[in-house]
Amino acid sequence: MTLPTAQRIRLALENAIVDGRLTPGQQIDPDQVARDYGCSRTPVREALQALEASGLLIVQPKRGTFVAKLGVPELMDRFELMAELESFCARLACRRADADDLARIDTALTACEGARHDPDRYYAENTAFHQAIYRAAHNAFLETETLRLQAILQPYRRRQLQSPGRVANSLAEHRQIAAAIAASDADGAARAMTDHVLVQGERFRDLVAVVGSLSRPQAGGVALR
Amino acid sequence: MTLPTAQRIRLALENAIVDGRLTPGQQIDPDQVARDYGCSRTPVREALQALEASGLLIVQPKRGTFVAKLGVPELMDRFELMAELESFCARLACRRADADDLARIDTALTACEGARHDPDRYYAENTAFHQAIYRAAHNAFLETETLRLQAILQPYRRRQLQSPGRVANSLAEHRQIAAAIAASDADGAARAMTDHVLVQGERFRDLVAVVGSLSRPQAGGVALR
DNA sequence: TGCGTCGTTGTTGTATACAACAGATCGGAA
DNA sequence: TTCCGATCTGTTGTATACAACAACGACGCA
Repeated sequence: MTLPTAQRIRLALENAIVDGRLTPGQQIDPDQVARDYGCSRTPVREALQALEASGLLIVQPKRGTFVAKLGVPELMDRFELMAELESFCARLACRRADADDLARIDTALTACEGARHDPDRYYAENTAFHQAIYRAAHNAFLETETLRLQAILQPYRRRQLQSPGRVANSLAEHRQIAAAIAASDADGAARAMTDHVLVQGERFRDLVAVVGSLSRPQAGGVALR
Repeated sequence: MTLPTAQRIRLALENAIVDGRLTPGQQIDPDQVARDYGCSRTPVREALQALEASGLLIVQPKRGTFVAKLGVPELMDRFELMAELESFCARLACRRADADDLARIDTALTACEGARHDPDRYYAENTAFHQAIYRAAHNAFLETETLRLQAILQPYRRRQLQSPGRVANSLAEHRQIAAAIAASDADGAARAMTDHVLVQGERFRDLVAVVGSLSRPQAGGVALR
């Protein structure tokens, strides 16, 4: 219990969202959370505000707090930026990755291969592979920001890996990216990573084009235009 | 007021930091802020936490809350990402800017020209010029994130414009960027913007290289990063 | 039947009080 | 003089209570 309650709640909720136990659009009852953790509303409130700031929750004043449910335009914006950030990570990794970084990337790639027949495990190993590249960029701030955006997009990526054949394609792309980084081919790594991420965005758009028309998304990022 | 106290405080402090009325390293006394705004500690606490989440403040547990004072590695990381984000904005603007966007950019450029002899005014107009480009990228999420990072870096940019000749150079770079966007020259705009931002990062490093040796010598990470 | 209005109810925002913790300071002993 | 420890003080974390507000539903009126 060395960690403040508010942060424990924050991490727990964040994990629940990323792991899919809380799904986009789901309402969160602060009082219930407070009961669950045996605390008052105050630390819960702090946790919810922090999660809202990082984009995982949205608070609709006087209506309730919900797991962020992004509409198509909001998701396209985020995938577009994610592709750029990850691509930048890959590019920097080509310049800066040391032996340890390369080893971590290779280990993660192998773990992906081993998990290719188990979607849930592949999902986790895929996440780790990308994070190994963020780290290899040797820019702590970039790493943090990219991790945050990754967390926001995780609930939406999860579905995609269930498309038949997607895992195999993803694996092939991973190999290509890892090879480019190992060869210090900055342009190649950046391009491969951009494609890898944007494919997910495209796939997602296809998905929602079919299913999406049912439920109305809540505005996520808030654009003042 | 129609705005919650907590948000009023947050905005006020954010402006104070960006405008330079609160300087990096300065301590913030929550009780004093509460007195200033005639409220209790609760909304102040919320405001401070939000500002910490956005990177403008840092809270050292049991020691106090301070305006973020970034060291050289932290600043290099942020400038590096800023260059990438702004460059990406410029690139997207080439693809997506409509007549209104171009007009706003042009207006902002003209305002910069008019303010060239007044550093404070130029500082403000320079900010507006960049923001016009973020907006022209037509990616609301990217715009928000870039604005946030811009706010974090503002206190450090301010000093640079005081270097003799920097304003003139900055203006020339602005013209080049605006021209590239108007001509839909994506690569040219991206490159010009990257250089424009990185020059500021370099300039900053020169600055601290002179002054910084007293406070804390910086060893690694500065090389070619 | 449609619309406007009013009350109810849930949610949020704020105030206040208290407890726990860590840093800092001071004093004493080696 | 230096090191160690205890106390003291300031800061943070949490609990609780209350007030204000807006959304929602029900009711009445046209």
